[in-house]
Amino acid sequence: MLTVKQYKLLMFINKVTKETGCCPSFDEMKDAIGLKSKSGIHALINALEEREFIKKLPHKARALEVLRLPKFKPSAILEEEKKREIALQNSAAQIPLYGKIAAGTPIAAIANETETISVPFEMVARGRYYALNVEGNSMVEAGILDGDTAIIRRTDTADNGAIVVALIDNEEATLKVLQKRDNEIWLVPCNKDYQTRKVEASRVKIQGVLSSIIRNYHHKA
Amino acid sequence: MLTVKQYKLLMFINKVTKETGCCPSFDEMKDAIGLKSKSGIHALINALEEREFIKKLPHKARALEVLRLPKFKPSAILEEEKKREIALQNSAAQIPLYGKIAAGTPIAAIANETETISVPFEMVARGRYYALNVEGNSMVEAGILDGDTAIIRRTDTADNGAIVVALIDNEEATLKVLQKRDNEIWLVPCNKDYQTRKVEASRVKIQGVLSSIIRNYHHKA
DNA sequence: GAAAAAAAGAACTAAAATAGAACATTATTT
DNA sequence: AAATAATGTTCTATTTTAGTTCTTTTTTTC
Repeated sequence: MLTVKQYKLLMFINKVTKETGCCPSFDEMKDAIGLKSKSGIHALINALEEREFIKKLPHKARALEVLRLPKFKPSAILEEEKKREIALQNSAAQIPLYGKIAAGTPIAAIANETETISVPFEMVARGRYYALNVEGNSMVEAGILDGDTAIIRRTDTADNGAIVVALIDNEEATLKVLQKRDNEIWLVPCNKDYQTRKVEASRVKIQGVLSSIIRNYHHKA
Repeated sequence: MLTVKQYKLLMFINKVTKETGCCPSFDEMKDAIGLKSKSGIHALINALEEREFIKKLPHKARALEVLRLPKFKPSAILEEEKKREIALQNSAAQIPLYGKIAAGTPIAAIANETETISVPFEMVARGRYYALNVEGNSMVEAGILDGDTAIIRRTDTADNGAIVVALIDNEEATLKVLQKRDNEIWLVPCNKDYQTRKVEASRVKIQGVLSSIIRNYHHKA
């Protein structure tokens, strides 16, 4: 296939010969594609001949023949593709829903993807996300209710005070406020009826931080 | 069978050459399929040539020829396309964001549309919706916090117990639990520090019922 | 956690584009 | 036939663009 200059020259030659019935001279060509010397044209012509787009009679003036042109796709297809791109920008991101999380219910170590849910793209700007359905009331005082959907950004580090998905002993996952204390990690609920869980740091893996909460109210309207 | 990257690159080369008549450079290719270095393109081109999907004119720049296209797409591409289809179908809805609502702040009677936000389609199945940013703490015990975004389904009727946007005297709008009592309407906050507002029924217009809550946590991660 | 694959990065080599001038060939004019 | 004009060819040199190769880093995968 051709370089941009080769393509431009080929199209120019084709246009002139079609319109006037005779081939442009090297000087006309160099003016047409904006060169200051004909030697460049010579090189381009050679390249086009090598690729069998034109044939030339050597040492004859204005004796070029266009053999073929590169094939084109109808531009309508382009338009279609552009529309789809735009539609995609407005579309929701799909993120996996890994099931439920509660105070003490194991989730399967963030593995077997089941459903997906769609969320607005703004919510999941960068990073990898997953969703969990919140079960139980251990975080009600942070405004996280039973049945809410938590959008979690996957990470294994978090700052103190962040609400995290913590996996204890590779067994039970829980959504709590993180407090790092020396060699312990405190998992603080937001409900005075629940107790802070204090665990040796090595037993805890952070599986993500809470990024968003989505709650749906169901009316019989 | 081709790998995902090989397939994407082949399709890109094919698309560009068909559309422009010119062959893309390695740099353009690396941008197109999302690599940061052209050395990867080199490997892919070699793989494609080895499999006889493209031909390379030796010692030439921008001189690739697509010989054929694969009959089958890599399964990962198929899955991606499927997801795109789903994403397109589930594409996010745009709903207007009318500003803030709080205990006692008038909103301009649901009129002048300013911004829009996108929400997953599932949330706005049928009906007309708009969004409000919640300000204040009058509903914290219902898990609705200052700064949350409330998705409201527009309606002028609601059942007892629903959380509604109520407009009092055409002046102040507020988000509260609805309780109809004979000739009075009670607007019940969910915060023991706030008092129930009891208003003559004729002075209250319902402007919608709470459909969803969206909350974003902002981390500096 | 080790091995393998993919990707990134940098240094290097090659090709394309450009320019200018000299030169060769063919056609045209005298 | 000689002179002249028009056109195409070759050469050198320089800059820009493109392609290759190698090492290191990151990501996957088992």
